[in-house]
Order: sequence, then structure tokens, then C-alpha cells
Amino acid sequence: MSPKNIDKLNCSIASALDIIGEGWTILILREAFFGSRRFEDFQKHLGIARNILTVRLNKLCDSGVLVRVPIKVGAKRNEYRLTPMGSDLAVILIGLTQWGDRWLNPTQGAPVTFIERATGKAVADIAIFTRDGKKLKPRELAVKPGPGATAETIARLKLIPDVRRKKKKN
Amino acid sequence: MSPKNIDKLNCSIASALDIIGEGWTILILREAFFGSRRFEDFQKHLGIARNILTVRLNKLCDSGVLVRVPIKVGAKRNEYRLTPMGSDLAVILIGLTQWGDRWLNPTQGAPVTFIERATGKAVADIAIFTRDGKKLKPRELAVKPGPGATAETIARLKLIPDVRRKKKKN
DNA sequence: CAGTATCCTCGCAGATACTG
DNA sequence: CAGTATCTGCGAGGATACTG
Repeated sequence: MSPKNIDKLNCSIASALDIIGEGWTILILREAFFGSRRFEDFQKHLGIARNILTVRLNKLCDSGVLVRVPIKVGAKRNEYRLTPMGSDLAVILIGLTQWGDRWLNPTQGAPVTFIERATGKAVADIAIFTRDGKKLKPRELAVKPGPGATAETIARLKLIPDVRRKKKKN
Repeated sequence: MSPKNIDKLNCSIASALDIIGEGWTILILREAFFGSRRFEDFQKHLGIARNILTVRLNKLCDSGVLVRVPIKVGAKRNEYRLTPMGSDLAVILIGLTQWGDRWLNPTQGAPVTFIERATGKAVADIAIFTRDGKKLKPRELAVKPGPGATAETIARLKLIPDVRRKKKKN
């Protein structure tokens, strides 16, 4: 990422990007989801420079997205595996895949399909739901301040007036 | 992003990152979702350098994520608005927000909540579904080659043997 | 206000060689 | 095989000044 002000933004998106937003990191995680575990796997599949890979893997381990696991008990060599925190990024990965499939590579079929491990059934889609189970389309979404909102955050949320205005009409 | 090999990876994730993976871009989109539309809005809220902002906005417009709309008919000034392609990134934004809330800022309440615009009801969660409506957890996911898979892609997918092995057991 | 133009710096990333 | 170490370049990003 970029800015030093990133912490001042008081935003989970910014802090998430601070960990997974650097170049290569998402691709490394993609390989991890695809089953790569060893240094050389990541290196060969991605063609990433070895020193950069080292740095990225270290950071991902430090932040808890990956764990370093010895190949055998007592071995010096390690594997890199997704932690639950890392697996939880599946939504992001699938989201990126589907967005890319939909808007950027509409012609060629998806090179990769996410499936349910147990049954092999394909993942259909990612859906956004309200608490009472209603499925939402992106266009139906808005934003409002949450419990941790600062004054700055509230000032930033320009959509709110529009939403309120619409509601008053009824 | 980084590599020149990015096209060789034949991957929607890589092509998606090519557009939205650069530093600042996701944050700019976040502001767009939060209601910012004007150059100065983005600039002030993010503290991004003006020249960088120009470049990012241009790229996002060129790739169809944002549109430049004149403020008034015939005006020279523009607003930047999300296209459907851009709104469709909501899943990514919400995914990042929730991942950050869950794993990085567990204590402080979410500064921002996504809601249904019409009713104001909060978005509960993002869910991954199979085609027959079964909700999946990240840990239950695997990957298999899709219709557009190349030999290289298939070679990269190490998880498949594991999945098959499990199935044979039954 | 909405940019464009210029200059400068830092660090990402590539390449390559070395070590246990 | 799994890294670490070193050297280098380029480009992203910051700061600032200028324009319609």
C-alpha cells in the first residue's frame, strides 16, 4: 500500500489492505488456495523474485494469514499453510475471480472453478444478505455509520442524506 | 501490481488486480461507495496526492469502473460515479470490511455498516453458495479446473488429488 | 474547484549469486 | 530444496506550484 495516513482512515478496509494489499500478496494467497505449500511451488508458479517471496511469506506469517509448518517433525524445511484467518479470505478471492470472469474475461471460460471439497459441487455465487435473509444486489446497497464511527467517518458518508430523503418521501 | 507475466497467469484474479490492485485504488472505490463523487472529495478524505488521484481516476474511468459525468449539462467539471461494473465490486469491499472487522479490529465496533438502501436494514454477511443453495464455509472449499483451464493451470492445482482421494474412500 | 505539470524520493521488484 | 544476501532500476507516490 501506500500512505502513512492509512491508520488515520479508521477503516477495516485500509487495515486489511495493509496486510493483503501489496503487490503479489493476493496472487500468493491464490496459489495457497490452489494447493501450493512450498517455497518453490509459489516461486515457480508465479515467477516471483525469491527475495520478494521471502518478504511476502514472512509478512503473511507474521500477520497470521499463513503458518509455517515443518514438513516432518523436527525438519528445518517448512510449508506455508492457510490459517483460518487465511481461509476466511476465500470470499475475497472468489469475489475477485467472479468479478474478473464477469467483466474482464467474459468470453473465455473460467480457468478455475471453486467447488465444495466434499461433494465437488461448483460454487454458484457470492451473495450479500440482510439479517433477515433477503438477498441484495450491489445497487441496492448504501452505507451508514457503525458503532465505531468517528466524526470524520460520519462526515465522509455522503450517501446518508440521499437515503434519508428517500425514506421521508414515503 | 507488479509482474509482466501477469497475463500469462491466465487468471481472472490477476486481471482484476490489474485494474483495482494498485495502491489507493480500493480506497478510492471505498470513498465512491461512501458517496464521494468529486475530485476534491476523494482528495481531502484520503489525503492522496493530486497527480496520483488524477491517474487513478483516469484508469478507473478507462476500464469502466467509474464514469465521468458533467456536474450540469454542458459543464466542464465532472463527477465520478460508479458504473454497474463498479457497483459490482461491493462484494469485495464488504468482504474486506468484514475480514478486517473480524480479524484485525475485533475490539472497536465497525465504523461503517453496509445497509439496504431502501429499508436501512443492515447487511448481515456475505455467503458462498453452491448452485443448489447450500451455504459453504471457507474451509469446505476447494478448487478444480474450469472450462478455460490450460495445462499449466491444471498443473498448478495441487488440491485436486487430495479431494479425489477423499472421495474414493467412500 | 478541478485538475495538470514538474521534480524528487523511496522501496518494490528483478536478477543473480551464495549457503546449509 | 529453501531460503538469504546484494546490487540495481524503475515507477509509484509525495509535495508543490501553476492554470482555466
